[in-house]
Amino acid sequence: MSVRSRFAPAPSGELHVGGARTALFSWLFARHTDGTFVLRIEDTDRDRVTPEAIEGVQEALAWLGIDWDEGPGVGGDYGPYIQSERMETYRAAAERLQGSGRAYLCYCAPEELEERRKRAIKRGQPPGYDGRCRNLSDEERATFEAEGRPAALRFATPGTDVTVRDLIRGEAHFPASDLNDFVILRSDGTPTYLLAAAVDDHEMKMSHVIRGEDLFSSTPRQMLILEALGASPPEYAHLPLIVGPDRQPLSKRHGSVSVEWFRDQGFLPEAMINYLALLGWSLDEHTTFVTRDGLVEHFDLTRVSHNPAAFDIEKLEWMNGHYVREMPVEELAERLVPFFERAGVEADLELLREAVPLVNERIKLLSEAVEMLRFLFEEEIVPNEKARKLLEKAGREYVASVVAALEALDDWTAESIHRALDTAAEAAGLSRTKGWQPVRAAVTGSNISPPLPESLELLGRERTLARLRAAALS
RNA sequence: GGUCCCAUCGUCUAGUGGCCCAGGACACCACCCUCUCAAGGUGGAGACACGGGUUCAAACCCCGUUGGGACCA
Repeated sequence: MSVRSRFAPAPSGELHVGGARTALFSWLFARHTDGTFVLRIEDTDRDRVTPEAIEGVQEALAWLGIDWDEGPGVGGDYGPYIQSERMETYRAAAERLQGSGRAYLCYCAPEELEERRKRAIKRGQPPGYDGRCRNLSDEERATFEAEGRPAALRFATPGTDVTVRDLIRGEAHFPASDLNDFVILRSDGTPTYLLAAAVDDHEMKMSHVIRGEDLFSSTPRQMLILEALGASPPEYAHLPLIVGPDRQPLSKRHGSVSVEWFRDQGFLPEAMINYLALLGWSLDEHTTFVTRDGLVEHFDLTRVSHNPAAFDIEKLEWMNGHYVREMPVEELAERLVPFFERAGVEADLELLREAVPLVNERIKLLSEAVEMLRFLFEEEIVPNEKARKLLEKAGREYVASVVAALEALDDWTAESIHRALDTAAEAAGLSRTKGWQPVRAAVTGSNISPPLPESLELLGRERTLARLRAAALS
């Protein structure tokens, strides 16, 4: 039987990196086994899920290079793949359960439940549902109905222990005493997560359910539902959570955690994939860089860690820098264009291509190239604090001598510029560092820049001299 | 409170009884290279939560403690 695995996000508009990691592992498992990967949108909990929110998740996945064989946008034999469009399926399943006596109507109001729960805790008893409506007499039920009480549908747990077999964690036993009757259909007729997910995993013929560990304890209840429906459960694999530096589950509290944000910062999808794959999984004892194809080839659920993994953005940045350096110049230039555009800097693609070798090993994020190269594309240079100090210290005379040395050049190449700068510095009795820094300041407006002679060559003779002359006058 | 899961350097991890006085990577420190910033090179510091067992031998197996987390609301 071939593998069918899925990713089933609740669309909040953005894809969380934790969700991305879950999606990645499930996707890798499907691709590794030549199986089918399904995307399903779980939106029954939300009051309003906009089409844009669903769109956002799809875009983020696509950007990461995670594609799906069935789901929104591509269809498939078991659709629709958006839960809010499958309400009839859940209602039918609920009716079947009710018809076979595996579910019953519960008229308890939230306040009553809360009250009884508190009392149970006070008496040292478990706080779960006490099963009160399970054995209502016909009269009682008629009374409640006559009162117009809203009713939820509860699953009647069979009172047996449940053993969950997990591909990552092994076996876990859940005693019957902890499995009380839970709601599967709310009084407004919408299904709970437990029902919808269980029904869909069955209807969509999922062979493997790979998801976050936060759903681990809901597994026995989903297995119970499946069993009552006469369906056999899929294989389960629960992934460790991704946590923040404080070891709490990663969330917005930790700053921006959406895939979209990382994309906008200039992280590369290949770096994200590589980093995320290594968060809770390893290929062997030494491999750090793995391509998407390499991951597909080697991915293995048995090598997934059991521990929650802390998200380390510094390591991600380092890895991104690696991929930036590895990228062909041509491609990197093209990928940088949108960042210049967004910053309002008009970057000539030809010039950018020539400048890329100067910055590719100096940036970790694509967005950083803008500040580093802005002096090449903008006419107005506004020197920063440190640049002003450098120029002040060097003095007009020295700057003028540099102008003279550069003016005298026959050819405008990095090598000749290099020599001229040295000559000027030497004549002034300055070290290379001391002699070049004021030039850097005058031309780039900063104390930090790509290599100087090469930068001046790209800037061109006229613009370089103009900036130096301006500095010599001020 | 109950149930379940988890526990190796600050972080991600390798490790499935002897190859481990614990290996790699990020970060950190020092030095080298060097026009700034990077990148790169070399070296360094840094961990088996604790306590009991089992065994000739335990990071690895068992029990307990402690600590984290998830879920039940």
